[in-house]
Amino acid sequence: MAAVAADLLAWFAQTGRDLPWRRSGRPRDPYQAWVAESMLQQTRVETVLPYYDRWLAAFPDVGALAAAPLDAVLAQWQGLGYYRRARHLHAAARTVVADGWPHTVAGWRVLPGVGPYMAAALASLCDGVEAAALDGNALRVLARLSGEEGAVDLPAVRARLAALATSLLPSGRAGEWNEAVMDLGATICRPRKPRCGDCPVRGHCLAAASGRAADLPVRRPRRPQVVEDVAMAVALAPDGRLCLQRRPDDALLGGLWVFPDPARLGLDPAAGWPLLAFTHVFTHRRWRIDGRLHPIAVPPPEADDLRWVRPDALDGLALAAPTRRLLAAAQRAQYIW
DNA sequence: AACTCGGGGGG
DNA sequence: CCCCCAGAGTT
Repeated sequence: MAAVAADLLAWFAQTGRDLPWRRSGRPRDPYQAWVAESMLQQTRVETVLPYYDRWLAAFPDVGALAAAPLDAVLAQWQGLGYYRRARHLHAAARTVVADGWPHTVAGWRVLPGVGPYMAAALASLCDGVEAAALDGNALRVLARLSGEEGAVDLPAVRARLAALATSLLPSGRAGEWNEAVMDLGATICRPRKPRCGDCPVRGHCLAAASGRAADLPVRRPRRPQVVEDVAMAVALAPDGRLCLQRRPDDALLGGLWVFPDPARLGLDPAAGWPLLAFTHVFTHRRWRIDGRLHPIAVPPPEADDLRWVRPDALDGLALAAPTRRLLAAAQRAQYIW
């Protein structure tokens, strides 16, 4: 089985992707690697690229991140989703400033937002620790290699694949191996239409041998989404300011700004002018949003979670995606500008 | 083991 | 419409 690692590393040396968070060389700069891994959770590389560059410009090192206010951190993250990741980065930055960078899997694992995958990836990339990082790519590659028929989201199956990954790990080159597996999963061993003909390890792959690569890995079915009706009031004050409400910290879209529920402002939802009705889809939920424009003669007072903001001052706020969509509709209709 | 937590790209 | 993406935390 050592041949698997040799073939994969040889392929990686030639075709490895040139990604910005790889440019700090090896061993990897811990701050840059940590930011990248945080952004990449459940998020495609192409999506992360612009966020990553802006982030490093705004927070060049861990000290700058630790010193920044949370709202500035969330504003940099807006649109990326899973906003807890930004909170965790912010909180962990202050721990790192106090205690220094981790150098082991267990050390990384203590930081908030660092789970099994990130701890292994960061320890191997930054300190050469011999740990196998299992992300979605690795699970798919390993399931196909070994012909694993069990659902990979089951802990027992993951444990089997983790053991396989550990057994394949080439001594002294764990960081390269982890990245090579992920690149293979992203470019060759893709979820759909795997390019087995171009695969450097097809000679070791049970799924390729039986022509079943496209049928693996098996995943458990997802349960249906909950549908909720959400009313959003684009409340417009006489001076042109808009009313925004901050979502509770521990809630869905926690800490982001949305157009408020009409009831929060004492408005009759039906009284507004229809602006835009659309569906915003989350992983496990779907909001049927009815956005209406409400001209307000006497604006209700501001509160901790309620602000009246000039349209040109919205840039510094972390706006949820549905907020941006309604804002764009209001601008198109020339209600605001 | 099941649920929660975003948003977008691509078949 | 569907799937899945360089997962982690909570219950």
